[in-house]
Amino acid sequence: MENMNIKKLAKELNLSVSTVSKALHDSYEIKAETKEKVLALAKQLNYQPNPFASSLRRNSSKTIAVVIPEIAHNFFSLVINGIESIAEELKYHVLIYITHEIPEKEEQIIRHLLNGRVDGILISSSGTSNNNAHYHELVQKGIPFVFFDRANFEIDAPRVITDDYQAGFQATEHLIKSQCKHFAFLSLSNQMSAINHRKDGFLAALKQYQIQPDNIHLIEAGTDETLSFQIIRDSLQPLPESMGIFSSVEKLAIQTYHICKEIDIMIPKQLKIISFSNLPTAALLNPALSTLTQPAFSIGKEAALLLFQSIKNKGKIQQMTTLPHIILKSTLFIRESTKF
Amino acid sequence: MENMNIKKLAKELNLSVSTVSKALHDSYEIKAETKEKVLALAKQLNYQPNPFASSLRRNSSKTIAVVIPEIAHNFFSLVINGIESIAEELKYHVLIYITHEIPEKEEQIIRHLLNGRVDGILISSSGTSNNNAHYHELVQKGIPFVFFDRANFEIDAPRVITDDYQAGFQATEHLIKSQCKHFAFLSLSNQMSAINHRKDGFLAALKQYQIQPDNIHLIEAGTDETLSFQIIRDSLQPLPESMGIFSSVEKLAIQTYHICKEIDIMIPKQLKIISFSNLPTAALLNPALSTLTQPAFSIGKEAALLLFQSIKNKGKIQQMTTLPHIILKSTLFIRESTKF
DNA sequence: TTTAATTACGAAATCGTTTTCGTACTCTTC
DNA sequence: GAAGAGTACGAAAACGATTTCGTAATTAAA
Repeated sequence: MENMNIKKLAKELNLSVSTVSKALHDSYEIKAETKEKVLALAKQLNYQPNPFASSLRRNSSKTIAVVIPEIAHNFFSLVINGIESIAEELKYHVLIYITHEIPEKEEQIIRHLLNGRVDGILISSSGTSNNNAHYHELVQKGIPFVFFDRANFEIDAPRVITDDYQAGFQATEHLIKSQCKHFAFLSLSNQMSAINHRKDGFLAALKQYQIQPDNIHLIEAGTDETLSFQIIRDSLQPLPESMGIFSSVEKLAIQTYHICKEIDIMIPKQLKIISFSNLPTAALLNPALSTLTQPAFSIGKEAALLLFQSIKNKGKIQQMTTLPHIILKSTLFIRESTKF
Repeated sequence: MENMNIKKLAKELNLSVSTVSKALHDSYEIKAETKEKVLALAKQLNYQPNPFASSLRRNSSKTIAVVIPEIAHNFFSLVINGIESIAEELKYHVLIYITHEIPEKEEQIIRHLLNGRVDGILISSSGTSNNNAHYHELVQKGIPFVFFDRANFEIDAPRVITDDYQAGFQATEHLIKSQCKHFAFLSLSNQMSAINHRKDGFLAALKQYQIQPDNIHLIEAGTDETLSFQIIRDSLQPLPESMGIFSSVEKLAIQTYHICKEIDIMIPKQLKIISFSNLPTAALLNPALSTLTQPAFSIGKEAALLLFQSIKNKGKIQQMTTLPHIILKSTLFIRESTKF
């Protein structure tokens, strides 16, 4: 009596295994009375079907994977919250994989997931655009996947992103109107879709307002923390006059705050800064940080909904009722850090 | 040729399925030459064993579950980072379940996991101490689990926690020495082990310094955000003289900051506050927040290590080489928010 | 030389479901 | 009352691995 299974349950009921299975799945072949008996005893004996036997037979795992660069990040953990809200409702399980921003790690994870462990994958890519092979293998194997935030535009997969170009433009315009003279764009790398769109918006705004190229600084800080600290610090010494920084990710803005504190740069007097961020403490910082805030929870929700639709259609995007590309709006919060 | 499986692989090799399986598992029964051939073709044809068939037969899933109250929390996401670092190394998969601080939700999740989907569980409990039935069922089914941070001390399971009592005492002593007259303890509920230990430390310090009971305030803010805002706001109006707040969790400290900003309470002049927190921006807040910081990443790591040990021993705690109760130290960071 | 042990493999059972058939039995219908 | 339809179930074949036996062929020991 160690573990209950359908065979023991059937024996107990004097029914065949197949009848019990059908009863548990509410099949029309089984009469109501029998169903009730089966359900009752199943509940009483605490029967739970073995998920692996079931997955093996049905060839579906009721599981999705979420592949993200980092988890200790307000944005990503909020996204996961959104994903979980949908998965929970549909009784799906959520596996988490972290790439630590290493493209090879992402490849390895995705390749592993080709074995059918999951019914679908949500990806915020850490990949460089020159290696798409693993995505193609997903397509070929017919495993549905959806990009969110950091998409790979060369792959024909659904995606949920934000209006990065417009937001970047808007933030930069705000810096310009706050009378900045020099403008810096802080990024992790030049290989990430979302960040590049933000940069494009940044550059477009500067162009429209005829800012001299000499006054435009593109700073690639990278993903290594100590290194990026050094890179940002160096770029602020000496400090260009009326510097306005647009940080493409929250982490770099926080680093910049720490550096300014360390080398006594006054925000917003000497340096203004605005950042993409989901910090719950943005308004409480010294000074309060102006932000572009992405609807992280909604991104997770929408991405999950797209994925589940795609799973239902066995990955055939064509049959999806929703448009497979969703663009959500970020919100600009103007606070002290960009005050003129 | 849709999907590779061991049968096709065997046919291709002119070997039996069992020989191929053994070769892939490096069995001593198979000679080196054959192994090489098998491995080579397996790699070439991109063979990946079906995880469900394997799990079904071996009765092990290579998967663990992490059950947490919230994920959009610096503490919990850092813990997950720690867990993932170990799981990744051991090639285990990590399922995430969020209880949203609802005990019934936790019960439901744990009960579901009795079906064998995972080899072990890491739990930060949202449960109330009066309902342990689901933990007992885990024990009975022989499913290893480890508590972290919020443990249930009535259950004989390994746990990784922090020195909450001492930290609570230390933080309170610091408030006392900062010349506070009134002392408030901010908590979510009175049902969580970690929080209660912090409260015990708080009360012990106040007792030792002979603070009058009238000057001691225990504020249970609860987990509902709008409600807790209201409760905290109410408790600060009117504001007791020289108020010192010890917040047992980060979220409530942030709420307090917002409220102080809203109703013009000056920190630290009118109100001092210290909080358990893993905020990366604690030092950047206005004013910088004094914190007790838990080694969240290490907590995750240690808890995962305990769990994997327990899994190896089939859940028999007795055979564990490490002590099953690990207590890590929090670190006190004194900043402006408690300045005299 | 005979027996025993070792090596290297294969047949088949097994894990616990789901699903496809097949089939008694009852009920219509003409 | 014969044929057809519908009802309610069971036997057995999957799903794709792992593992237990069994056994030829070779080698070693007596």
